[in-house]
Amino acid sequence: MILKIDMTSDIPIYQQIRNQIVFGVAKGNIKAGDSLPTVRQLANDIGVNPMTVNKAYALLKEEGIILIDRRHGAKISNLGMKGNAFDPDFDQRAELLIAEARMKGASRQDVKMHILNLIDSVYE
Amino acid sequence: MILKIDMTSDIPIYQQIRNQIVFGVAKGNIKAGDSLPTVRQLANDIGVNPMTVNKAYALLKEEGIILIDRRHGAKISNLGMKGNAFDPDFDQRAELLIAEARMKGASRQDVKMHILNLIDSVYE
DNA sequence: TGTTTGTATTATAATAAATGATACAAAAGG
DNA sequence: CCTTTTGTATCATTTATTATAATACAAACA
Repeated sequence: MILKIDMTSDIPIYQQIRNQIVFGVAKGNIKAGDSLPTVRQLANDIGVNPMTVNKAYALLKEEGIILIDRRHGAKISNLGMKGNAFDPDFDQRAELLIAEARMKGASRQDVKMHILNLIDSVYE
Repeated sequence: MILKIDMTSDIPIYQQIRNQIVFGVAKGNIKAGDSLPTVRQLANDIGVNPMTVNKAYALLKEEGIILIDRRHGAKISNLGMKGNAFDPDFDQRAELLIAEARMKGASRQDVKMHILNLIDSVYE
């Protein structure tokens, strides 16, 4: 499994791991029933401590995206992710993105077109 | 100026201040030429240390949203925010939002409608 | 000069992130 | 049963970030 981890990013490593797995599953690149690499393996691949990967996996487990057993490691659940899609957190993050785009000069139409394309690319 | 700061949030206080000012300007609630409260004043209003507010203002200054002079404090610039609206950061954040919504069961159409409404509400 | 503003500086404390090392428990397979 | 492999727990340490307090300085006016 290829995860791109930016060691210089503001985003903590464990969050990056989590985010990329969420994205990979949503996009269909990783499917329900697929196994994820073991904690030790992924840690080795990325070059981080196993506990860092473990933190990502624990998050994913808590969110419902993965199921874990001790012998076989983590695999993708077919139940999706817990929670409401459109909660206040979603709205706040989306609104901030939109606001920043507007402040950087994007028109309403630009933002709409751009985001609709992103939605289509995630759902394709 | 009323800013809502959630002291329990994961998001650092200075980021919340910054975010709300960006949003307020993008939404038109705060206009180019408007003055922001002084660092000391806003810190007092919110109940945080002035250096925390100063960090937010320094960010906003760096981003181009505010202009600062030592006598009169911060005011909103009319130049908007530096940077490209649709940079890789925008796309990554948007894609993650979309991916999470999908994982929580939202259909493509649901996501489109919801976000288009948010865009309209920001731009109104 | 006095006042007000942002900014700089120093130091401290708390929290978060990341790590290393080790050990334990669970679950299978031989 | 023993061995292996897996996640998990635990402890300790280090580093980075956030937030603070206090103080002082510089800038820009009235």
